[in-house]
Amino acid sequence: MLRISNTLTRQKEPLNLQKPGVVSLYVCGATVYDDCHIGHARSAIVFDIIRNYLEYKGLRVRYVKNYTDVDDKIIVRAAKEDRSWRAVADEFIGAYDRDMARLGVRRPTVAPKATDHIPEMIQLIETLIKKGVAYVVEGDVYFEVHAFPGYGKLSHRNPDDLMAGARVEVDERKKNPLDFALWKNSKPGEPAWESPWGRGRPGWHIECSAMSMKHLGRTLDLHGGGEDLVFPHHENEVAQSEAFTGENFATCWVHHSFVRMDREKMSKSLGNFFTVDEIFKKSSRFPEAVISEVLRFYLLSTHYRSPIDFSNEGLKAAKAGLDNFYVLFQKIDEFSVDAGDAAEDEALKKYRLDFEAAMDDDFNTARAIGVLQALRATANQFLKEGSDKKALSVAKVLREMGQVLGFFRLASEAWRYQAWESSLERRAGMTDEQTIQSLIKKRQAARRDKNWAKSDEIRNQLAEAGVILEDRPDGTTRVKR
RNA sequence: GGCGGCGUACCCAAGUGGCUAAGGGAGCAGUCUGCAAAACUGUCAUUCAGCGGUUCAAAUCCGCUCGCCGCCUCCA
Repeated sequence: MLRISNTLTRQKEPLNLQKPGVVSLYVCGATVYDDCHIGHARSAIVFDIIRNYLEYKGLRVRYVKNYTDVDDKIIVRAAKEDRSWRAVADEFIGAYDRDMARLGVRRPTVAPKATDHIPEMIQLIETLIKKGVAYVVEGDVYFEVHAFPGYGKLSHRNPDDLMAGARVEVDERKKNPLDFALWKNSKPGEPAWESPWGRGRPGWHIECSAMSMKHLGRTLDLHGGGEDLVFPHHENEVAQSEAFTGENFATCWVHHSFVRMDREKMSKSLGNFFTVDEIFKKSSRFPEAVISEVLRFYLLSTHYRSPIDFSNEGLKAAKAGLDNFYVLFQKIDEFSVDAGDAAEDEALKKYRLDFEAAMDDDFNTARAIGVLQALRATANQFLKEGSDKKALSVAKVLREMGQVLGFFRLASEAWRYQAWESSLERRAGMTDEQTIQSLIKKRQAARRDKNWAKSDEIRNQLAEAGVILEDRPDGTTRVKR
């Protein structure tokens, strides 16, 4: 049975659905003011496989992930570049969609924009004021933390302890330093909408409550995001949503850990980040689909709740690990045995159960990858014995389970075996296919004449140009680059 | 100061009370090869940061110590 770590209870719990067979999943999306980095990629990939696995289990998933397209950072960037905040937001929504597509992340069921939900937010805020948990000050509206008794239950904090902290901003107009903005009075030039409290714009937290409730209802089965969102963002969502509905906002909260660089959290403010676009550019010798799978394999080889250190070494290891699978697929494709009967034998069933047990245990992708490796070894064993049919049926299951994690989407011949590190080097010339082919022909002739010196010379020459040759038992030469 | 997490081989990483501590990368050896490459096979932690304790039994539970990280401010 599937069990998921719930931040709210700090325990692994079975999925508890509002409606049997249907999962509502809300994930806080990106603020669109810049290109997304590897950390955003991890988030997207984690929830992508969670969704895939829930579907693999036969559940229907309604997955909503928003764009925060009104925010201080967008306004700041727009001002700096002397263009409209809308133009900035639209540009980076486009960039985000492009990167997600390259990463092989499926589109959410609904991808709402905050700015399309202003009326819903205003309605929410009006009700909160009526209920006495929010108050108006000079065109701003604040949520009164002490008016909601459950405040702190998600992040397991005591509001009074937080008050003792020195880093809470002081704003004399607030009743309490922890009170947070639901609505902000807009300054000239800032995005602004008419409201009962004057022209203004929404605070950050209210948008997620408005969008999730509109698209998924008053109680979510799963709500996710990065662990840095637990406080204050998600805590505030709980407060305002539950104060509004009087019902539980989300049954289960799923938070993933960070990507780090040199043992520190990768973040915009520290400047220690790689954007997704950069990774694709740096590795551009590979087809995008290859880069995408390597990155995904790397990120999923660590459990989602543990931090992961981003490194070129890690990517290299991921590429090598994935190569092994594609080699198997290629061999299987070359043997071209017919599919045969689809019945899974006992051994295969056991692997499937192992895979499901791993994924059922709080989406343990690292363990699941281990099961895939075991399947690969089994298929190779069958090939060695000459049981091509058996190998094929194992590979079929392997592909199916791998695809839950988003692996093995390429045709085997489309995979590139070239070492990952070489992708970061610049190589001169010899991209001319004709030159390469004629050199290969010359070398084959030399080999027939047993002129090994000449053969090796050509091989070295091609190697320097990034063309790796493999002589195969049947006399042909395979080219890898 | 408050809350939480982590420390498993050369590197990455599963495992949270009981079969020989998964798996991958790197290394090494064998098979194969003209030599290579690739692949396959084998090998690689009597031990889980350290010290104490609980238990018939601990990497796993408890205590202390050391080291690292995150949140408490926008952040995936």
